[in-house]
Amino acid sequence: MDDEAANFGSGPDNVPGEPGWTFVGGGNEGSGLFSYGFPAPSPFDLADLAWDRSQPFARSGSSSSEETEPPPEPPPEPQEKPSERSSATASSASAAANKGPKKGQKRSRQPRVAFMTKSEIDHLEDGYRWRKYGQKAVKSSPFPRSYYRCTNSKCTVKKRVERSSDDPATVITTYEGQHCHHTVSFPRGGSVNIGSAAAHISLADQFKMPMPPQLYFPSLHFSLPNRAIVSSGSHLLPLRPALTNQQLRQQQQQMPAEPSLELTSSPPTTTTAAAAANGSGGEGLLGDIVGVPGMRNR
DNA sequence: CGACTTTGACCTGCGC
DNA sequence: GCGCAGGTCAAAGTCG
Repeated sequence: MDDEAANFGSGPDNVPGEPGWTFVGGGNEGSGLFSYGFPAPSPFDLADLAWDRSQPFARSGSSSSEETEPPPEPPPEPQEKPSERSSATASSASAAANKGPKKGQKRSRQPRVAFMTKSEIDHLEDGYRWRKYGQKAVKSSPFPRSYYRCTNSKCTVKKRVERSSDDPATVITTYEGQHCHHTVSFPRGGSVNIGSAAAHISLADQFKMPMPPQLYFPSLHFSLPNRAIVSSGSHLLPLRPALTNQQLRQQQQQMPAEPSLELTSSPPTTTTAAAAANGSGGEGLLGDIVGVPGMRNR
């Protein structure tokens, strides 16, 4: 769908000097694309990135989405992928089975939320613990796509992290599924202030995003460090030399969980969530999740 | 010792 | 029906 109307006032073209979130409506419930525009004078067009990279994904239209940081999505129902890999590890078959029972439906129908974040870090900390279970090179992008799963055995949330082929500085994170645990598992046993999540939620609410209360925008955590930098002005390199997951963890450990809140007020780096529904579909990841109306397919 | 990352192989789905 | 691409699993290796 092209709900261009879904675009929030502040989008990529937000007012200079003022960051803004842009939510591109989601055609599918559960799917949404968020874009956070920073005051960066840069030509950095989130949408551009998203679409650019998506362009190549014309493949099977599989579900593709962009990366994001937010956690979970609010899926309407936990039925989607009950198996998350099938309940069993059966074998690859299971995996595939999980994908899509139906051709028309393609693979998974779970709600997906894609976020685009300008970061040098591939795997942004979102407050949850993720385990990487695979990495694949995609044709459409020179950068490999990483697959993460929530370490919580009961949580079936999956995350795909990929760098925008157009803007290597942009990380596209796609969340699939919803966390079944309120507590955010911090890297080292810490917990995030869910309260702060409320703030995020509100944001989601505004966007009409189906985000559950337990969810919040993860970008916060990793953003802490970045945030400051981001303000610097550069649209793209807000981060430090490059924080690795481990580094992030260390930072988190050292830092209290307050960051979460800040996110709401101040976004970390540039986070773009692409969640809208692109009527055109076909945009690879994004296509499945969201469609960005104003964006051009390139 | 435990947890996580990395790499390769396998399977499914879709397009041609 | 075949081939291509994406997605997932499993095993091994590495690091804290």
